[in-house]
Amino acid sequence: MKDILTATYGHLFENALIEEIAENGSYKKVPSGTKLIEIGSYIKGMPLLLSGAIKVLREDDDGHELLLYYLEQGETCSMTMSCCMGMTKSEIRAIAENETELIMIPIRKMEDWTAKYKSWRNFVFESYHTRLNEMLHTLDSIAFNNMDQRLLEYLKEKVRINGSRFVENTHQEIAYELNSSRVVISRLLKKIENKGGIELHRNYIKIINLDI
Amino acid sequence: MKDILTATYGHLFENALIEEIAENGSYKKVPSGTKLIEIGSYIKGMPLLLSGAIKVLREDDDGHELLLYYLEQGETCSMTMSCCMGMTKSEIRAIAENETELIMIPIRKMEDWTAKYKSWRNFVFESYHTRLNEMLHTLDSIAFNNMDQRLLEYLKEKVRINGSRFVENTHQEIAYELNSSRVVISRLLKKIENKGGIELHRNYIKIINLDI
DNA sequence: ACATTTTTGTAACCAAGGTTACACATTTAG
DNA sequence: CTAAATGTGTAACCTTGGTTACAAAAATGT
Repeated sequence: MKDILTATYGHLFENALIEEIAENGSYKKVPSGTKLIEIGSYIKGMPLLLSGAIKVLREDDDGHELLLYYLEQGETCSMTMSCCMGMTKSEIRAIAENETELIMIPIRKMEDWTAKYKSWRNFVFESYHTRLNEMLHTLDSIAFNNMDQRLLEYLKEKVRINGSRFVENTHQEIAYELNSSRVVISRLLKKIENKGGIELHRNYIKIINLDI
Repeated sequence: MKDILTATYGHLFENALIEEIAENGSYKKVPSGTKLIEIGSYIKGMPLLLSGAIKVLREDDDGHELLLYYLEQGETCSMTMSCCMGMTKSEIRAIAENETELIMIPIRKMEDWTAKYKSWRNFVFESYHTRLNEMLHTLDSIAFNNMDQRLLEYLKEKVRINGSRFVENTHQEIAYELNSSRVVISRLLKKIENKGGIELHRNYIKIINLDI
């Protein structure tokens, strides 16, 4: 486990910390679609991502969903961290976007390390920083863009995250994540197809060129 | 300065830290409307709020504004902190909502204290936590509520923050902060007035009862 | 092979909220 | 005191995106 940790976090953490993580963390490999955190649940540990990606979603009382952002290799979930410290319930849902490897760290170790390792403090601050900025970006997108722009952004992000020009989602799934309705998404996708940006198929979309 | 600091932060910070803050921080009292941080500017220091309130705003490239949240007594600006660490430009604008007293802390001290004082670390984490949750709340509001609900929330928050049943804003100002248009806000305000929730006047709104 | 479920396409309609335009009242400046 | 600027009220209209309804294609189960 030390080797795989060093590969992703070697340039961030000093050796002693890597050792401690390897001792205390538990390695997990989960398939795409695994629900890692549910809204309202208490958090047991904090994930360090080794490979893959995790999507973080928000849901309101009426079950309306909204995709917040993705976590990728070398990142951690600040929301989780934040919940751990306050011992509060999770405000978000986390689902593996594709096959994901991660190391779960028990919360009790975190305070230790924050006092002990400067590199750990920097990592924690850094991830709060990135997360706040991601949230700002999501907020911008909802507040200032209309649905076709949001849809384009969504598709671009999917391509980037999954490293594939084939977005394997139904229109309904996309509608959920953008908090819209299937009919609207189908309509807008068709418009993008007509402009030559994508090719629509059952259960997947082939991306041609989204800069249109 | 130590006394006023102890009044607000005494229950959070140990004495030694209070002393250090008193030594290194500079006290400021700013009138309502003072611009404390501008988008794109670099941050010189981190504010600790003693009294009053600061509103934090986001703006897109076309000048559309959006109110994110308020900072109150005993709080600090995580965005600022976050920017300081990364030495990046500010993503937000901060304006004093009313007369505000604060202590400005030079950034260079922060890393010291993070290593040295557990109470400081807790404070910093705690404020990241609150800020992330505020952001989530703002996002919920935009994504899941429509304008009349957002307007009601806005008015309630104003009453709470300013401790007055008189909201001293023009419809145009409200429209800016909600990223809407004056006509729409006037329309919705009139609807609330007709239901007996408020009384409309030039330059101010008298709040009667917003739970309607 | 046939029935059922899932997914997509499309039309018709609706509601929220943004836009333009203009009237009128109040305040401020000269 | 008069002219200009500012703030509000309201109507008419438009755009975006949400809703309902239905058809048809593709996949799946039995």
